[in-house]
Amino acid sequence: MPTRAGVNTGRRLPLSRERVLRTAIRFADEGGIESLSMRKLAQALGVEAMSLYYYVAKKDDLLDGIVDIVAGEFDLPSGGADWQAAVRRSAVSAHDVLMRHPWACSLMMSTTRVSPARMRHMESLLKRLRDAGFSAEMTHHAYHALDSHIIGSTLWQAGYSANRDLPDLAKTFVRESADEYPYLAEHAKQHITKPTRKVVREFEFGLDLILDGLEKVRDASAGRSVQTRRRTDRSIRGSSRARRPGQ
Amino acid sequence: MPTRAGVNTGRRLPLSRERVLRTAIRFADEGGIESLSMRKLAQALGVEAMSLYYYVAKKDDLLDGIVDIVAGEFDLPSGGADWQAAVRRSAVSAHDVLMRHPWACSLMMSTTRVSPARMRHMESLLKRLRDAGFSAEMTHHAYHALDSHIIGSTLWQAGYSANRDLPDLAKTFVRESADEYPYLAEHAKQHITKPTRKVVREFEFGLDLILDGLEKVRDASAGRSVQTRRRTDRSIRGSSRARRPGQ
DNA sequence: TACGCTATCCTACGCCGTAAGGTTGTCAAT
DNA sequence: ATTGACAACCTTACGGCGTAGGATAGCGTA
Repeated sequence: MPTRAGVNTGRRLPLSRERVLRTAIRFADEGGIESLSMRKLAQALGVEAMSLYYYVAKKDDLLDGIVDIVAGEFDLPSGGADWQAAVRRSAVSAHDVLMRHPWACSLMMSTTRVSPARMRHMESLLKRLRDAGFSAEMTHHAYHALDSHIIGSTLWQAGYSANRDLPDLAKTFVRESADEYPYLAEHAKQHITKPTRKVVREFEFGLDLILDGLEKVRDASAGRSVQTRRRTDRSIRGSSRARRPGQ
Repeated sequence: MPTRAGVNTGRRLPLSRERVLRTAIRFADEGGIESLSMRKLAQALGVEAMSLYYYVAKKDDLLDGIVDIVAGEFDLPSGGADWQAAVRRSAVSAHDVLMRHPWACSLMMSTTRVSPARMRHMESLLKRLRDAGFSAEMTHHAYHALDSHIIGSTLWQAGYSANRDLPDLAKTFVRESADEYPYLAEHAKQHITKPTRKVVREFEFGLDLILDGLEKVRDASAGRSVQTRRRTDRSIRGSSRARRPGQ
């Protein structure tokens, strides 16, 4: 047999950490994170399992790697006067990215290590809040409120839209259990009638609740936020809400 | 050898689905959900692995079972005039329970099946919101906003308080990376200085943002919510916020 | 010629969930 | 008293998993 080990002889594109991670992401996107095994990933790359360990230290390293790539796709909040719009766009972007890679959400929460890309994202979001006049403590609270919403909401929707046949399942539930759970049936009915587009609005509904709430508590955070109080202060309220079209 | 199979001869308490599930919960609480294997669980029960399959259909069935038990511990929202206080108590209770069983959080999100206890909880929360005067659509939004916050926030805190040595890790981060990530360092510093008690407040901060926001949009949800508009309407605002003591 | 380096493979170990089927004591029906 | 159904537990075995340890092949350089 011609070549079984050693230097690549050009008959197949060479491995690289990049290629390993990209393929892993495609795998996870298509079959769910639980379908991603070192052996199957290697097979998809036309290689034996142990060859991957030249590019990743352990499977956890691989997982950290793909999470980092995903986190790198988050839009960083822009500058400018309207902090709500900037933070909003950043959050929506994160939500969009995570909906494209639903597995990344739970992965981010389960690993102890924080990816570099995620740190950059955190950093710029924190800076954006501070620049908008939030105190250190309020920024801290705001960050966690926003992040919790992104994670929780996306996780929920991702699990929801995971099984394709859930609409049917919900329909039979409404038909059979409306007596026992009338309010749940009403709730389920809304999930049935509204298409995917409305689901996105659901994320933004909660997001706007938080943003508007933050706007209001911001001024309670005066005190020691000395250096960075800008002209972003007055007459912004509602600008992000006004963005919502239709009813 | 005396007894290897067949009816229990009294030398060890007999298995039961209840006992299997309870032991599984203890296992997951102590060693994390990934340390829970059928084999180790069986061993802890003084039994062989396959014996468990008399009480659970598959491992997924066992996981559904323990999630259901946990969800059964959630306080249902009480009745009465103050919907914010009722929903707030219910949310805080869910948060507390999930912090005691951090693995349950991700398990609830990953399984497609919805446990009976969770359905009862959803049902009564939805009813509580409808009774408070929210329209069907607003109730739908409100539910998801609240649930997202509970899940996201708890998941975040659970992962955070999982590794005991994180405070030290954060401290070295602050020392070494404060130049590159000044805002992140400031954020980390808050995590260091505040004890566990403050972490709970973090959950409630976001919760109150959402509750206050909901209160305000509720009236925009008038229209067809005919039958259940109570005397809960006026002069409630702030009652749940006032509950927060100290600064 | 020899050596060291890079990239890949082979083998094997100890885990895992669980399918298939066996064994034992109890109890109701005959 | 015998039989047979049944409940509760066990044994064996299969295929999959992550990965430790070490081999191997081709290349550049000395």
